[in-house]
Amino acid sequence: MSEQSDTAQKILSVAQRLVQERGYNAFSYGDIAEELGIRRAAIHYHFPCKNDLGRGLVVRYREACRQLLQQIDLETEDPQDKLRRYIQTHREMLQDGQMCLCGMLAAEVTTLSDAIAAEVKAFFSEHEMWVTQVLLRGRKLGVFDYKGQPEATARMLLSSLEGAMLIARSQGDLNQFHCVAQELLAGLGIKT
Amino acid sequence: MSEQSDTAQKILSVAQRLVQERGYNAFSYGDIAEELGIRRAAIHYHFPCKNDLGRGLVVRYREACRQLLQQIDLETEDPQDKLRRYIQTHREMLQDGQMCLCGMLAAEVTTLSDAIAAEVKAFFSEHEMWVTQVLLRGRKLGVFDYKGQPEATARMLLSSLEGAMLIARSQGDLNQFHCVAQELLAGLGIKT
DNA sequence: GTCTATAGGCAGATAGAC
DNA sequence: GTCTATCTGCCTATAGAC
Repeated sequence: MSEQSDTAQKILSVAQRLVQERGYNAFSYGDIAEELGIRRAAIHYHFPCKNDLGRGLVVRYREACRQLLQQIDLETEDPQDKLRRYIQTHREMLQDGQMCLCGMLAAEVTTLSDAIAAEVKAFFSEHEMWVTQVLLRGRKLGVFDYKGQPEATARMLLSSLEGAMLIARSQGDLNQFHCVAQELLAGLGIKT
Repeated sequence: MSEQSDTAQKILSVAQRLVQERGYNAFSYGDIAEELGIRRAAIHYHFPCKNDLGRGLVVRYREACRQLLQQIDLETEDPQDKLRRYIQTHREMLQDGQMCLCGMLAAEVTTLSDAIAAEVKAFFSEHEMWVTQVLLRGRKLGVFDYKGQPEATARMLLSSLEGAMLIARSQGDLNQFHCVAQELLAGLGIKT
């Protein structure tokens, strides 16, 4: 799926980084054009309007995340390791000075087209489901210790990660994210 | 402090709501002017440039939060109640379709002036300190049950609230915030 | 597919009359 | 303090040549 030209992919890559750094309402076709050494009109050929580009961004991001989660599931059976790897991907974004793409878009959601907003919504549902499964299996295996519904804990975990990225970046202190991550794992009864 | 004209206060109020709804990069002097029935130039009289307005926004917000926290401290001694009231203010924002002002600005932090970014940073430090004190006192009184440093738990709590607002709003599901809030309180050993 | 050229709009900001 | 008028610049988007 998503068989797009090389140029289209380059455009998406630059746009994604810009959104994760600055936000959807703070990047322009001009920014992308300058970075790729092409004209703005060339971008309009691949993505007629900004909504198209924005939607393409989230669609590709969701697909990449799906592959990432699948990769994690293939590489380890241990729920603790799965969670650690999931957290690690967030830490790496933050190290690059970036927010999660959908965390950023969620902040700007009232200014986005319905199509983009729907993609963002689906992103969080997907991730909540994956984390919920990890938590369920972890409790069954006895490696996690938490009370209540796993959906609620998963939701709290996702919220905390998004919020921790937001705050840590604004504080210019990557360690604050690490601190929250440790707290989350500790709350699941994992000795770190 | 901050003895500003009535018009300046009205401008700040409208601007604050717009930022909490849409974000700093998605509102304009034109939006405010239209809503107040004045001209854009009148706004420039009170706030010469957008950076001035943005900074005034966070300064006033921080001050309002300080008064809110003080109010909470005056009205109840119980750490559980303090926390519940703190969470309640976030829920009310969300019900109005708004993010926390500084949560929103944190997302856009790379596009803000240094002065505004510094105010946002200070906001989170302040709140972390207050929550830390509440947690400390709660543990001493035996009403909270958590492990590790209270600073870390406070940080996790703030992150989770900001993230939960972000996600719940994008999902159009206020209940998701409630769900995370309950999870947080439960994690502190509070029976809800 | 990419270019030049341009349309049309809106942004932030300033000057000067009232 | 607020207004009209205006400047300058950037934005998204389109038409048409190559």
